[in-house]
Amino acid sequence: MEKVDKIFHNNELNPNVSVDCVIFGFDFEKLNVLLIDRGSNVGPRLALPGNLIYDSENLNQAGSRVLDELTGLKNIYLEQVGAFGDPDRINNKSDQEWLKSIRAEPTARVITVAYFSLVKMDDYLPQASSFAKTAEWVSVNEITELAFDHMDILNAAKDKLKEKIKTQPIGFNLLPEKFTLSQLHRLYESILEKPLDKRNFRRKIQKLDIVSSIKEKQRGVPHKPSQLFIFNQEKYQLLTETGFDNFGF
Amino acid sequence: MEKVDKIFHNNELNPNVSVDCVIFGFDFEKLNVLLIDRGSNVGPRLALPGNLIYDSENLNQAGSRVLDELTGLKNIYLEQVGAFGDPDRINNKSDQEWLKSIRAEPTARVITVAYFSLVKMDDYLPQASSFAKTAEWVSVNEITELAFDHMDILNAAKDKLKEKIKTQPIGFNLLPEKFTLSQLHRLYESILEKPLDKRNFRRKIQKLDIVSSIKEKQRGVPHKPSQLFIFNQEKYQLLTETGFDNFGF
DNA sequence: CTTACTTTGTGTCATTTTAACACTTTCAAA
DNA sequence: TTTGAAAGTGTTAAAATGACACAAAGTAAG
Repeated sequence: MEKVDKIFHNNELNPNVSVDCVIFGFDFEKLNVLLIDRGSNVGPRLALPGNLIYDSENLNQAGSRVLDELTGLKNIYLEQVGAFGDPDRINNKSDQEWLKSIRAEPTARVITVAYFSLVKMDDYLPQASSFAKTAEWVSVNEITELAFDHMDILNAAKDKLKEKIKTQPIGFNLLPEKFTLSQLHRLYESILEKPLDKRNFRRKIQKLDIVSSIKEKQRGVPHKPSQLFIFNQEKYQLLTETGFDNFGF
Repeated sequence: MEKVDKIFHNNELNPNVSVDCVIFGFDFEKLNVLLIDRGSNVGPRLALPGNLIYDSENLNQAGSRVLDELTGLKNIYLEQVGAFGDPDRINNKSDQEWLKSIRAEPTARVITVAYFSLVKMDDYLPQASSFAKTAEWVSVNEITELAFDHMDILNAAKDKLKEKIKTQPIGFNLLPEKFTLSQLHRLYESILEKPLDKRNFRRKIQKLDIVSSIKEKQRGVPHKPSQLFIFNQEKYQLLTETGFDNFGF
């Protein structure tokens, strides 16, 4: 009985539950993911950032915390992908050893709750970081192997993002405040992994009326400068309130 | 080290992780959910069926097991909804007591992984059951209060089902092998919670070509008997292989 | 200063999809 | 035989989609 209260309200790491984050960034060309380099002593070097949860925080808070601890970023778009928990997801000795090296707790059977988040790549430049863990942006298309079951998690996150962006304008979280329609176009193509006709794309976006052009153009580009736009939060609110439920991509 | 292996490969209940199942059934009129009646000693009497997981099973297996233990059903459509884990999801004394009464383990901070499953209601008739736990079908629209955070889970499951049925023909899991188009129509209306034009619905389904009429009609109904159909798995496979990705509801 | 290069930005048309809508048919029960 | 109740069926107007090509606006290089 005493034990119940202690376990229930303490502020310790829960040895059985972790969160892992698939942090997406967009470099105006392709989609990238922020990965941890675990060094050369383990199986696949690269892994998703993650950690055990504290018993005092909820899952979203744990996801935000992992993101914050790695990048220093707060108030980031974050969405749960799901729970992953094969008993053998930590399936080799060196991975178990690595986990023990970064965690206070021994390596029990862990289920992990995966999140994906969308950040502006400029907000986190790995080389400028002084954090102990080394993180790096890797193009999603070049990732073929990750630690543990992180490849499954990445794929699930990609699928979730694909579905989500078809119905909600979350892509703007990956772009700076001011952006061009071409950048938005390339973003959608990167996420959906298929080409979209330029004119049809622009027509659809403009019809939705959720971006507004501003009195400013691209500068210093060696070609016709592009009109800049901003995301129009208010108009999107209006849309959703009238029962709108997808963008039809 | 010894402890690691013991924790990792044992076959005990994991005190920190549970699964809960939203089991949907369709009575040709409306959508129902199978709920546990916890009796009158606790807050809300009704709860989703669920249990702690064993360290030796994966999450899907745990979901299937909970479903099987309650209904005796196997090989049921099951899909993860997500993880729920507010530290205060078990927020009153009587609920803690109740949990302790049905579980060997004390009530630690638990995160739960929610699943939804689709069953043919006829396959589980509560009154005919001899299980100790009493379960009952309750119309989703009449559920206003559930134990713990189960109302949140139910709502998330409903949303997930809505999204899923727009892109995959999972509704057939809720119907008998032979069904009428009107039954399928009412099923879609129940799940999507909006009326669908009868003629447009039938046209869409028939165009998709994933149901086949059989040489048999409804019998004994006091009106024009309906043509019976079966779900055509092969044609659906063909559809998905050619990049098809939604039904457009 | 002219040319070459690169990306932006724009409109039409044919086809498909959607939404709205009402009456006849077929059976059982009274 | 009449009544009631659900099944089954087609058209049309409006909207959305997909396919497609060329002129405009800037920088860079010579």
